[in-house]
Amino acid sequence: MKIVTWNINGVRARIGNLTHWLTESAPDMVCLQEIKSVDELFPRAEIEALGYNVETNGQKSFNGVAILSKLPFDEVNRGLPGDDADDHARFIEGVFSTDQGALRVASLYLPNGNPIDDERKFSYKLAWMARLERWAEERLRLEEALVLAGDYNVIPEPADARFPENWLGDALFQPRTRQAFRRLKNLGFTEAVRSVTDSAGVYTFWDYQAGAWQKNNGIRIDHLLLSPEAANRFSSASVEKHVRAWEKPSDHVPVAIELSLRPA
DNA sequence: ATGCCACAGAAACTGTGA
Repeated sequence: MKIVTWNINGVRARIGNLTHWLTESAPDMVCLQEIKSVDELFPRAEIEALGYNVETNGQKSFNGVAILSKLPFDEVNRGLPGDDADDHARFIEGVFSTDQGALRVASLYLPNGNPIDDERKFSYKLAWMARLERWAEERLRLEEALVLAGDYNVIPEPADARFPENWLGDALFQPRTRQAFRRLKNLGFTEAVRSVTDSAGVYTFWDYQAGAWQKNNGIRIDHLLLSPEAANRFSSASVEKHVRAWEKPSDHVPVAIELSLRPA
C-alpha cells in the first residue's frame, strides 16, 4: 500500500496538477495539507472519478487538510483534541480495514510558528505540538498500524536544510521546535525517510522566492511517522521531487511510503 | 532590514505562508 503526504498549497488552484499526479503516481492513500478551501468548494468529483474516497477538514482561505483513499473509510475524526478554542483546520484522521487489522492515518498541518517573538504564533506552534504528543501517546496504546503524515513545519536536523545557518532564527529550526519533534518521535515512532537514508540533501520544500528551486535551496519539513506496527510493514520511502519542476507547482513535493498491507 | 512569489478573498489591496 502506497501512502503519500503532500502540502498542495491550494487544491483548487492545483486540481489539474493533482489529478495528473494521482494518475502517474497511483497512490492508495493521500494526505493533503493547505487545501485552502471550505469543504463545499473542494473539487471532490474530479478525485472521486479516479476511484478515491474523499474526506476533508477545510476552512476559508487558509489551512485545511484532507485524506484521499482507495480504501473506504471506517471512521473519520476531524480536529486535534486538547483545545476547544483552536479553530484552525489542521488535522483529520481516518481508520481503514486491512488484512493486518486496522490502519489509522492522520493528515496534519502543523503551525508555521513565525515570527518566534510573536507569542500568538510561536507558542501556538509549541502548544499544538504538545497536544499532538498527548494524542499520539494515546493512539499508540491501541497498538495499530498508525501513520502520522503531514507538513510538520519542522527541520529536524542541520542535514535537512541546504543552508541551516539561514534558519537559526526561524520557528522551523528552533531548539524547542526540534526538541518537541524528537519528543514525539521518541514515543516510539519511526521516521520513514530517515530510516532508509542518512543522506543530506533530501528536501521536500523549496520556496517560490529568490530562485530557491533552481539553486536547490531546500528544506525537509514533510514527514511520515510510523507506529511500531506500521514500521514493521514498511519497505521503502521516496520523495517525488520531479513534481516541483511542473507548471504552477506547489512549493512542497509528495513524500511516499510503501507498507505491506492489503485491503481487508 | 526587507522583498523576492503565490494563494484566497475581497477588491486592486491585505493576510498568510516558510
